[in-house]
Amino acid sequence: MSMHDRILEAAEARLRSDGYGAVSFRDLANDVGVKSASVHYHFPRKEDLGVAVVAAYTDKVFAALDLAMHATTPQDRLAGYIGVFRHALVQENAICLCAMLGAEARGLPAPVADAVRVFFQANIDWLDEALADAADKPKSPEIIAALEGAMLLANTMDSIAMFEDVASGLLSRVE
Amino acid sequence: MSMHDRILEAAEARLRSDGYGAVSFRDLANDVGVKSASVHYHFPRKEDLGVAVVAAYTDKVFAALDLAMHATTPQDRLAGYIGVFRHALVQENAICLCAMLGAEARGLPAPVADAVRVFFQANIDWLDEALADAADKPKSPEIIAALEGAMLLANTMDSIAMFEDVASGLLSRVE
DNA sequence: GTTTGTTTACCTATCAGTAGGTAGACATGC
DNA sequence: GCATGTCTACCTACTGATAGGTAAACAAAC
Repeated sequence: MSMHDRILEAAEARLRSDGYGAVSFRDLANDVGVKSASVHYHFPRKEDLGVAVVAAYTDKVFAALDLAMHATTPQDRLAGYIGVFRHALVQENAICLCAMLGAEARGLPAPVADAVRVFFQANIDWLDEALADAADKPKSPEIIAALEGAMLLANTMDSIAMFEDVASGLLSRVE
Repeated sequence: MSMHDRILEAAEARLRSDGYGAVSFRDLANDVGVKSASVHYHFPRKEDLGVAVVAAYTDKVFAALDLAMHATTPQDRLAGYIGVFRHALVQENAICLCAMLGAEARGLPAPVADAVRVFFQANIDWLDEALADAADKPKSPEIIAALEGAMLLANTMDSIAMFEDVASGLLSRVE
């Protein structure tokens, strides 16, 4: 993998666990084995790095969601959607990047905050389409809020069960 | 108000908008009109301040919830619970302190993270009691996750409507 | 195929600014 | 006189960012 991509990967991990303000160029440089000036070579300013990480994260999530959109029933598509978040929480052992950055939204450089809003709006659009032909269903922001909150709560309380409570509650409300 | 309490109040506001890592003794000192050394006099280390803010916030929230517990129906009690969060979001124009700190949980000093967990567990216990005699209802972690996520989403997207979508979705599921 | 110029990807060194934190002087009030 | 609260002055560590240099890769010209 290129140094550029290795930095992106290390930055995503640190952003998701520590938040924007707590990530430093030096820590990232240590993570990938270069000096901090070299990180600046690839991402001149911190906000350049922030925007790039959110964009790459958005691409990664929607690549997974594109597969989930092919399921035949609305409930299966919602199950696929939930699965993407569950994977982020359980396999990657961290909350959603945009939950972390959303919390910090007011203190983020504008281009980074904008990228986070793009992520959430794309999620709303995806859910609107995926559940278009479901009879009775929660609104898309309800679903996103429930899952982002569930990740946050499960992470804080160290309890995957709390995430699963939310997941099954959502699934029971569709179709 | 005492300087001690003025610092607590300023710290709560800054913690809720910027997060633990982004709050500095200098900023707080400026907020209340003293020097940073004087803030250290009242709260020797940053984690002392963090714990004190979370404890004061927890007291404040549960003082409001104690009133809501007196409502006669489970649905009214849930409406009261939601009202406390709505007030925090709309009147105080910030997300819940413990949503912010929960996101950062992994990077917090242990005593601060513990105080956040105490807050959430107390919320679970309150809801369990308030909705004990409701026939069909979401689990307590579902309700908390939905509301914390709703604050986060509404804050990021600058849309109170998204919070209200979640609030009415929750209310429709009780009794 | 060797010289020449350019680019890529790093480095060391340093900057001004800010972080949390401390020591000790000074004022106020009991 | 002593406790309380605030101050000035300072420390070390770290922040994002920049300047300037270098080794290797690559391309073009001859």
